[in-house]
Amino acid sequence: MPKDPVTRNDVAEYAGVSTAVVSYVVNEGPRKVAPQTRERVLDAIRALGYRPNATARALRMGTTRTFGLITPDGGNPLFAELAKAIDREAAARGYVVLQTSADGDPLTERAKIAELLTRQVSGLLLVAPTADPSLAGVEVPVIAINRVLPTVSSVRPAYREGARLGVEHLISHGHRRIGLVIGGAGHPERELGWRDALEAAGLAEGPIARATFSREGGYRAAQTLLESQPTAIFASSDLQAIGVLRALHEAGVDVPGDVAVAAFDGTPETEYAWPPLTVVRQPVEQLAREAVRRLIEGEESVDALTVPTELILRRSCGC
Amino acid sequence: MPKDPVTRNDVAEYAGVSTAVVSYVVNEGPRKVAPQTRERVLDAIRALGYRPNATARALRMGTTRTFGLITPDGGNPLFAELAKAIDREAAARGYVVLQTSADGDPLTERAKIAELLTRQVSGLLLVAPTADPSLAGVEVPVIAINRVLPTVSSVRPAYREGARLGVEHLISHGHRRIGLVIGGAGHPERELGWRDALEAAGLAEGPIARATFSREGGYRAAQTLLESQPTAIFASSDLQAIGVLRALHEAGVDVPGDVAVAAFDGTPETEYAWPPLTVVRQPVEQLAREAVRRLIEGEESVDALTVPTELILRRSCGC
DNA sequence: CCGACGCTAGCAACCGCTTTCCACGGCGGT
DNA sequence: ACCGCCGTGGAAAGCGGTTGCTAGCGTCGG
Repeated sequence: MPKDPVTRNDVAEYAGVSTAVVSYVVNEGPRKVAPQTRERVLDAIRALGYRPNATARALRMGTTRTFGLITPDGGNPLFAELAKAIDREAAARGYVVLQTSADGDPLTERAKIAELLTRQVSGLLLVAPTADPSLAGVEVPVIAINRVLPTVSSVRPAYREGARLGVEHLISHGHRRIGLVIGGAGHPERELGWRDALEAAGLAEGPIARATFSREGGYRAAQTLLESQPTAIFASSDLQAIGVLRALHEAGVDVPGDVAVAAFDGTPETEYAWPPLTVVRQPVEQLAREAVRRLIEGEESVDALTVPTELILRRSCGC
Repeated sequence: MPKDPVTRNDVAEYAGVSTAVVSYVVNEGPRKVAPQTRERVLDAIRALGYRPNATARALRMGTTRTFGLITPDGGNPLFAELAKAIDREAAARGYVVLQTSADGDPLTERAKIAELLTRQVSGLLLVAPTADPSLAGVEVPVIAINRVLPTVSSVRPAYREGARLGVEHLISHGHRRIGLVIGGAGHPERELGWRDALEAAGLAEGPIARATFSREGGYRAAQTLLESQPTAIFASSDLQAIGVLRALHEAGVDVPGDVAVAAFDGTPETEYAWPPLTVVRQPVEQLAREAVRRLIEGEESVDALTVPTELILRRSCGC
């Protein structure tokens, strides 16, 4: 009984056939193998505990059936959810995903991309990548998620329309002074949606606070926002909304009584916030599915897919 | 300018040397290369945009420098945090990690393990694996995280002592009737810690509610727990604690005024819960570091490492 | 002046698998 | 009886690297 890795040679020898036949059997390919031979080979495989070596196969075939996934932060619930959905989608198609975080740093991102390319990934999924992730000389398909880049195809939620929907809902509750917590530069769409809604309702522009996409950022942003006494706040991400909620609690402001809150993203965390958050939900599964599909099927031209969002009404808006 | 993948052959030809020399240069190995030749090769590499093929190297070397990581649920913030820490730790040592979820299903877990082995991972990290993940015939090092298994080494937080610490703190606030929200079978340690603390203080055993490790589970558990009117609740996971908080809010119970709450895990989410949760923090970075170190350095015997936890005092306990 | 040694660089085998091409035996058709 | 074809299995050429061994050659000591 061979101790170290059992190779196809061992199987061939054990079954008394050539290595080619083992391949034919394993791959169930177009090649025909006599049923009797086939059984002998299968027996040998079972007896020896043979596991085909995907590395060798990849070298020969020229494809690893592996995707690289880079997020700014694997700890962010939204990205974790996205990664999970992508993993499920990829697994269903026989792919596996190398997932890693870039910590929001362009240099790290670049290094990670290089590492993944070295590993011969069959495709690259970039979640909210830096503006210019230097994709020159990349010969595998790349798809950007939640951000559109000039040179590669992308898939993202309907940020602008979604934000507009959320803010419109706040307006429908009678709010006329609606603050916005938004991320740094490079993500203008949600802000535009907010403006769209305000303009359409003929309202004056509300106060804006810029912050990082984090609970901490939302917390601080809300504190400054409070100075201009909005009656409602729209946060451009869950994390920020959670921070907003905390700031409001600490200030003794009642939600939604004194100030209503709604947010973009809609990760599970928001359902259990207090009060439960009204959110514009990112279509995570769909984003994942479309991204993976595009990677596998290969786009010819670069295009940007926008997936509709869903407004989920909970308590924080006053519903 | 070659369009398709630039191989070492192209570089060799371009630089006018043999392929072996290219290897010597790339690997900065013990083999000596004349500085001048070396420069020529480096120039060629730059000019051609050559990227060594890790697949081929892995085949030749017999190691992929890749780890497989299986969690029950990539969407769980604790596991996401762990995965991130593991990724960072692995990346620092030149490894890359294939991360996937088993959805808490033993069959899926088994299938994922097989897939990863086929991919020739250099080691396997199993987070909170099923009781018997059928590891027969696995020739790579395996390490279990957050659960001890009979046949493999493991790394986990001091569940029992940590839980005891948390409950003792609750007791120090004067609570005498302390409920417990615990997961299903197979995770007895936190329950034991809770008992330890109660016994040491000479208190009667408090009410227990079993639930899945989820917000939903904690929510329901708290509802039943409330019937026996505890003055404090210890939740064995963050997620459950979040659910507990919601149940308490809905029941109009003041936290920590009427009922104090503390939990095990301590993911960032708890800091922004309302009120902020007192938690026993899992030493996530350390767990990750130790797990990766063991995988790389290779254990000779199976052993179980316990890493101490940290009590983080916030508002939910009454501090 | 010659031989030996040390420094470089090249040859070629091999990692495990896929796939093309070929060999061979038996069968049916003419 | 012969030819060709079909059904099956085997030999071998790579995929892109690494590395032990060898060869060329300049230099230095005797």
